[in-house]
Amino acid sequence: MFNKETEYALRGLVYVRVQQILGHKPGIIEIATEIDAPLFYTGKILQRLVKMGFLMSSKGKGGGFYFDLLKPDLPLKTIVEAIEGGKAYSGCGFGLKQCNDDNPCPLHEQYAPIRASIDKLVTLNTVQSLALNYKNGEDILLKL
Amino acid sequence: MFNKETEYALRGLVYVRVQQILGHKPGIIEIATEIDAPLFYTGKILQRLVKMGFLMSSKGKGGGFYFDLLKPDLPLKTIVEAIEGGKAYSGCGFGLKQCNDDNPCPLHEQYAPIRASIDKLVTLNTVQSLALNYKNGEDILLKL
DNA sequence: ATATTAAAAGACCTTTTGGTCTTTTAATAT
DNA sequence: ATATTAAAAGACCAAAAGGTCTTTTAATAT
Ligand code: FES
Ligand code: FES
Repeated sequence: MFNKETEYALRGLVYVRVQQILGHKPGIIEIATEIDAPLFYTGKILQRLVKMGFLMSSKGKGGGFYFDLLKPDLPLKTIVEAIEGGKAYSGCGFGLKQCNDDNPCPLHEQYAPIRASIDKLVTLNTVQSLALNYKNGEDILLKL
Repeated sequence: MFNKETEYALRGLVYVRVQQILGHKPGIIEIATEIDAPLFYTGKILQRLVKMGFLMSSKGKGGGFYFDLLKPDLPLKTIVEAIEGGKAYSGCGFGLKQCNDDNPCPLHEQYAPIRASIDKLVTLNTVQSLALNYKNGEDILLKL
């Protein structure tokens, strides 16, 4: 569904958010370990997220990653689009240059609703909502 | 949804099937042009499909690509799995090592049904059924 | 001040994906 | 036989994705 970078980003962000709820500010080593992602790559990805303004960080002793709680919830779609580009799930399933109701490819009728529900999923779910699900013990987050 | 190679393969196969219905046996130049795909790459992909037994070809004058009409219909899933590997849409949306109803990631509940409908789509649709749709004028196949 | 801690920056590398092109092989028509 | 046609084979190349590692910068504690 998502590429590796997006996966690590999403897992990392949700992990940080859960820890923040618990009053903890994790660093890259902890995050990478807990979400079962490559250490340095995870670090690089988190830095990018900070530079893009989705996440905050502090250096030095006691440093780590955290969220600005004043900002509004962060929909998955925002992250996915920032990482994979705006047309991540907007294209035609058959690869036609444009997807068009009036000029449908052979898959359009069946694929268009699926694509719409993916869009809904990433629009409605936010890092915060997933973190709450997790914290409530409804979901697991990591490797098995 | 699919990677480029799979897209070209699907478009190419459906195109060949449509032409076969019309009593024509197209070659790579025609196919690549009509499905708006890179010429040599398309050739390579079609050759692979022939070697895998999904498609037939003949060399020399009057040669081209066609289907063995005695074979059963070819589900998209078979092609996708042959090209992208078996776990194309079986994995966890969050990237966990295994997707499990009893140990769900934060996206599982919403993503699992979507994944199931993608599976249904590629299982039920075949090259032949899409070709018929196209031939009946219900769909466009190519570029615009 | 300085030692320690931890993120930021960035160079570098590997694998996969996507793509191009030339040469060879096989079929057909003359 | 041979010229022509068209797929098969395979070498080669470029970009993107995925990943590693070292050096630098900034914060904190002593
Ligand atoms: S035209 Fe192909 S999915 Fe809409
Ligand atoms: S556990 Fe993640 S989709 Fe099922």
